[in-house]
Amino acid sequence: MFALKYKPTESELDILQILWKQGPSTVKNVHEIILLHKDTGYTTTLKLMQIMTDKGLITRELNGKTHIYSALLGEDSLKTSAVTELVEEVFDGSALEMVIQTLGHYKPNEAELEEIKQLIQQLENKA
Amino acid sequence: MFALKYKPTESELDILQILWKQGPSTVKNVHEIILLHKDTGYTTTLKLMQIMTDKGLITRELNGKTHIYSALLGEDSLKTSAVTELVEEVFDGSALEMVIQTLGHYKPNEAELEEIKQLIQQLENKA
DNA sequence: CTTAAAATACGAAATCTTTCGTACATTCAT
DNA sequence: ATGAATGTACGAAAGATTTCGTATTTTAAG
Repeated sequence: MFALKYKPTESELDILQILWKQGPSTVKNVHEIILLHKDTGYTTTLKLMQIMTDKGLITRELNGKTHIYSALLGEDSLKTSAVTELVEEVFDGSALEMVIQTLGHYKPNEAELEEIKQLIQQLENKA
Repeated sequence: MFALKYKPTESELDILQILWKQGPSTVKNVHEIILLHKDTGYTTTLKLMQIMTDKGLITRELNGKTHIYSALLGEDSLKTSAVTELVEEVFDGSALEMVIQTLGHYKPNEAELEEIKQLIQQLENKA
């Protein structure tokens, strides 16, 4: 149900996240941000983005001489399938166990607990 | 804090999960289980387990002529770091957002909601 | 016009993971 | 004792991802 046509690799995910945050961008824009936390060449980023275009993860349009790239894969859809994959592969399909493990470790503060409680109430009402 | 010395690959994770479930096992034991959902050769499993031994993910001892392998990386520690990685890489560090996303999608049933509510109460009491 | 800067394209190297083939040793049943 | 079964070791091929070098095009400035 939530399977992705193409599962992005780690480097591809970096690029998707930049496009989500920045909106449509040139390779140069993206690469400048990548340089903040990774030491890699411009053509590496370019090539990755070309590959991602082939895979259908992103798209591009010509603006003068320059390509403007946009994400095709949506942030929500990736988040959903990333969670699904984690639950399936690591928690043997039990989302509940994963949530409980997470809550146990992260020790949410009061405001966060409140937010979760409200969501649970909503879910209970719908059930 | 929860970073892993060596992050298991997908195939390595399969093997770890088998060792967690079955306890100390021979390559043959592990490979038989792998065959249930994957078509691969015996020596592939053997080689992977040898590599994992080098990496320190598992260990082995000789029992007669046969090696008995055991997991060194614990199930909990892997689950914790897998969640951490998901939260960091995909949810920009917000465990809360991840939990809420998950609860929204998985629509837990009443018993599960109850379990979460109890955990939340415990967390509230401790805070 | 000529040069520098900014882009694109693409082959190929480098790296990592997965897979298998082959060689070799040991055990066990016939 | 010999052949099948069961193990181990390990090099190397196959695949996938990441990286870079180099060639080419286009634009802008001097």
